[in-house]
Amino acid sequence: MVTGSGTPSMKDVAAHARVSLGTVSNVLNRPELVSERTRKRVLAAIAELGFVRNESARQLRGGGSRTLAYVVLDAANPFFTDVARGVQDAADAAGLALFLCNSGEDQERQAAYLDLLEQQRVEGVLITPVDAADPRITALARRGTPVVIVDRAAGPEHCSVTVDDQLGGDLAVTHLLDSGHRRIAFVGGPRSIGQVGDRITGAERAIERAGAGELTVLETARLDVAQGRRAGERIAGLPAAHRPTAAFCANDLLALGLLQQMVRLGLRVPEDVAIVGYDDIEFAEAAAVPLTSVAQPRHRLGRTAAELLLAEARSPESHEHQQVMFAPELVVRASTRMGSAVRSTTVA
Amino acid sequence: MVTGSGTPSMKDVAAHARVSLGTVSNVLNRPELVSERTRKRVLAAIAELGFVRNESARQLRGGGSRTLAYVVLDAANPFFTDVARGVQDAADAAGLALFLCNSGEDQERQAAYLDLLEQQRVEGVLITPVDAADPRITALARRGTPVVIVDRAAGPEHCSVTVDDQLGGDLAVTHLLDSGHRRIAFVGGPRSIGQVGDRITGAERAIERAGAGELTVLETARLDVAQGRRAGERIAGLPAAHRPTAAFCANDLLALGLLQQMVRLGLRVPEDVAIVGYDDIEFAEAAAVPLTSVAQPRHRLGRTAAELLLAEARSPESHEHQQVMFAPELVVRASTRMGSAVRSTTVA
DNA sequence: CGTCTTTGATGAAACGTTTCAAATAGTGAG
DNA sequence: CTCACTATTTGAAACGTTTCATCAAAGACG
Repeated sequence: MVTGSGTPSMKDVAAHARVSLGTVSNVLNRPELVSERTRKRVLAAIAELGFVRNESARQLRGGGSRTLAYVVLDAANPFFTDVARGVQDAADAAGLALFLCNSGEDQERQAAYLDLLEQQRVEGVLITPVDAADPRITALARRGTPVVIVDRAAGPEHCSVTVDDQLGGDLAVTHLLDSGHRRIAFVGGPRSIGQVGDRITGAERAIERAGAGELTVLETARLDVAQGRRAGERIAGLPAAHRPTAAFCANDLLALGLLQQMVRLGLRVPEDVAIVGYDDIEFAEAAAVPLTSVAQPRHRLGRTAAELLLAEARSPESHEHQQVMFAPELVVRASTRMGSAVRSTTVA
Repeated sequence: MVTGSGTPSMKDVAAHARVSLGTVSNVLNRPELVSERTRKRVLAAIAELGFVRNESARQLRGGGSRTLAYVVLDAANPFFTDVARGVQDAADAAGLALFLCNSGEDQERQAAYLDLLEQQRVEGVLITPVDAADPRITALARRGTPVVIVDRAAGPEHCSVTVDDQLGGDLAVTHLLDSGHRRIAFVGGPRSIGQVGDRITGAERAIERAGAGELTVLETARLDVAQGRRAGERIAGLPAAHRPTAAFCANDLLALGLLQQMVRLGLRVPEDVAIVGYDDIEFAEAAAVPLTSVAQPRHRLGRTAAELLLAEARSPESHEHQQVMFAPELVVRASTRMGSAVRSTTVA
């Protein structure tokens, strides 16, 4: 039975319950100060009017926003959604709400989100930036909003959490070398992507350390399934004597495309070509030949990032920025397991 | 050169620029009213102090929030991320920012988000609810926040956008019947999920209309890859004479699991068993045998939902709720393409 | 040189909370 | 019956904007 015109305010509630404004506020914020009788009356009025607290006013007066945001590069990428889950868990534990913002790799949209979030006075911002060196981010932090960089290296003026991509490349190639492979292809690109470069560096490091094997880089234009298929064609087209016996792909999409093309062209995996992917996405295991892949501790990445953020938000003065780097892990499956009972394919 | 202690306010800017508060506001909101000279001075002061507008105060005073939110069931599900992209596009076009909120199928978290969003006075809420019949959602709408239900049917008190699952099931099974299959398995469950039930209904409808074929339902506990593998075992275990020659899976995850198991057990796809999935996820095409699947117009779903929301937000009085239902499309690929005869790729 | 306009700048009143000092009502002791 | 407390309730200030009615200054015009 709403009588007023717009949305009811605390003043309306107060009038309806024949009580002062302050009392309504007390019922909401410190109910133990209010007598049972009036508290009930106020709650009844709230229910009857359908009163909903105006967060803007509340926040304006004093309280923080109890909200944090994760500005993500690509909301459709499972990597980021897993990280987000980690963030969510930490936020839940701290009683904060999490907003996800999708920049979609668009610098402009990212900037718009950062502006909005700062204007909203969120407690803190997690971000996987479009451009790691965006000065706006540093400016945001300097003006007092805690910021943590996720999955990108950051200078000493920020906290950041990353995964060691060189180690990942090293693990993958060491595994292939241990399995007896000597002609190894790296599939991925463009090289200008920091992570691709690091994985190549790690791969080369492994070969150097082993003092055996050679790495051929097949650079791709993107990191998607179609490019993986094309790389597969190129590999299959080589004479068997020169053909790499193993491929290390910069991510699982490439690896799946490559695998698909191998199956199509009648090459067996892993007998003719062994494949290692990167990211250990959900479908790596579901592939026709389950895919060996380098797994990143995504959930942990997100949780740690959020914890760093909360620490900074809690004590901005004493906070010291940290750059945390996690180690990836190799998950071995059939795509590199020689002589396993699993048979490859008989497909039209 | 920040002199004050906390974050600077418009008052600080005004003092710094030796101008009145109102003038600073004018510079920000109606710059054409301010002379070139003072405008520059104010902008300089803003830059020097690092002033950032307090959105709470702005909103409190009058402006709307220029923000809308999509409360999603599972941010890791590509279906929802594609829908979200559609929403994002519509929001961008309207100059609104979009926040993604992940309920993670958790009723409580969903409720918390709804409360928060209402308190923030967002312009509107898009939601794929955990429980389609949650009274909180109706209450939210009744109190004046525009709400659109996404991918779930809604009563006449809400706008909603859905995809016709019965039609989807019909399309899939009609295609299989047309390809000559008579013993068809439906893989999916639990049946209590509305969409699963509808897809079965559609499948049965197709068989009834054709007056040929029979449908066996293999009910699963969940809609994931592992359950697909198990269904695969069951199907492969049947004597060839009784074995279904085709399987229609309630989603692509099941279909991929099934496909993987077929390959493992040496059954050929589609020669021994044809497979149709549902959702047309990114990996359907990347599978060892590219998967025929029922595609939903996800992007369009999101865009339409957002447009309905904006229409309601713009004119709450004259708005009439609409329940929009889109038609899915069958995407035919190798997993049902016998020999090389059939060429079609997309059928309405 | 007054009077009108136009242009720019100002000050104060909201917006809906929270907070806190002060007022009031109860209560048990003396 | 009064006092000293304690338990409740109240009223007003403050938070940072936007808006709007005024005000002041400066030309334009007769």
